[in-house]
Amino acid sequence: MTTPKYSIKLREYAEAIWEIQEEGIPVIQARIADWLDVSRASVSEMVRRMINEGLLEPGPGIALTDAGRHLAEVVVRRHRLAERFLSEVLNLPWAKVHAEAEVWETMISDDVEGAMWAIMDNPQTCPHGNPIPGAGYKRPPMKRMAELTIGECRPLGRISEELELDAEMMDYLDRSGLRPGASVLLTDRDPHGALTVDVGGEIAGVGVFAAERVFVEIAD
Amino acid sequence: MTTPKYSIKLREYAEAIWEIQEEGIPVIQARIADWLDVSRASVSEMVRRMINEGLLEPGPGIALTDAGRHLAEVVVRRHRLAERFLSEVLNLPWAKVHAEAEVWETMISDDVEGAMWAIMDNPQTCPHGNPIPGAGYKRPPMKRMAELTIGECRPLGRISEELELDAEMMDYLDRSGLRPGASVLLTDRDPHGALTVDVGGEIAGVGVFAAERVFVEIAD
DNA sequence: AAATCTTGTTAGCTCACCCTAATACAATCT
DNA sequence: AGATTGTATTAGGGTGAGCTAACAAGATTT
Repeated sequence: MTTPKYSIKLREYAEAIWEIQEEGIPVIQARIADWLDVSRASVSEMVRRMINEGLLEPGPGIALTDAGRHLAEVVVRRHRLAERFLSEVLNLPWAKVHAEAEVWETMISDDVEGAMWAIMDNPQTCPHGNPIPGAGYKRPPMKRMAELTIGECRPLGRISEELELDAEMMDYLDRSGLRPGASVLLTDRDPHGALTVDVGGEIAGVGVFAAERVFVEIAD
Repeated sequence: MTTPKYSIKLREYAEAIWEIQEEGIPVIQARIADWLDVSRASVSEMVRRMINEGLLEPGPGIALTDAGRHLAEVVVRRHRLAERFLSEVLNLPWAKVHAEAEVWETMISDDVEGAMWAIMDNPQTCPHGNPIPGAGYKRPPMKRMAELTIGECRPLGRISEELELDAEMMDYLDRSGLRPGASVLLTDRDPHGALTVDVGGEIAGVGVFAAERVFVEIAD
């Protein structure tokens, strides 16, 4: 009974569906295929399997069952907790922890998760600002950095999981000081939507793709 | 290039072969099957695959190539380093770290291994006394606890990987104080080979199977 | 010498996951 | 209305890893 109830792949699909929902992207098979970088045929088959296993509601449309949501939240929680751990305890660079945590999230046992909680100081979010499910954290209202108006200044809130996949971009954000908590002032926007921002005196350019996946806090 | 060069299973087979050799057990397919708890047919096929991959010398008999030995040592090193880490940093119980490390050994990247070395104080052995390959530690001469003579007293040196698999036995050893460094005095031996030992004043019985897989240091 | 292990191989199967190609259906654009 | 695009499914394969069953060859015991 040491073997976990669901395979690594089932867990990863559940996580993906949960995160797609969290990002407000429509939860359809095609988006899951994009998110996981697999073919649509594979997603179709896995969706059938997940319904079989009671992780997804049967019928048209994709919706996690209670069991599915619970499973997904375990995986997401361990992912974000692992990111904190890798960053704070093992001192790994901010831009690298996401890739490591992709592996850790499925390998962490109940005991190890408990041990991590015990040695960290009640972490609420991952190092990129995304809430750790179950930590009782309420995300403040945010909007996309792309939606800033010129002259507007807001604290950086979070970076989407989708952008975290791009290690080079993460490294660029890190070097530019674009981490959660940083004060971001929009100074200009080019005709195609690329931004020029001032981060504590340092100037950085941010393309459209990234600007739509970095969020700033807004007053309620 | 994020995908490791060899599959998890190939790595585990390489590790098993290395450890069987370390324990002085004859390295034949049947022993590998016992060690990994798989069928002999599976071992036969995997051996063929390992020769193909250049991890085993071709021809009769089983011998790791330089590449195979290097791979095995990476896995064993990460296993034992992870055991230290789980025990010292995450404060997991001594009896549980082996099972966790079985998983960790395959998920630790170069970066994470480096980070673990950086925050620990130059560990030489795993918490069960087995040397960490590459740490430059020379194992002192040892013999099986089963080979003690009555009245002989020796420091406990190490516990074999084979015994570590048995979590209940490990818990028993832990509760009895039978950890590396403990002073073990053989007080009696029953006709079938079971031992009665005195561990710092506490008396404990140890069966034959365990007594042959726990080692004590001997004067050179 | 015969019978009994032990060891290794082969054939044939299963399972989970992935793929491409072909097809079907709906929505949207021209 | 017809063409294009987006979405889901099916059929048919592939890979890596496991299994049982049957069998051949050595080694050991009786």
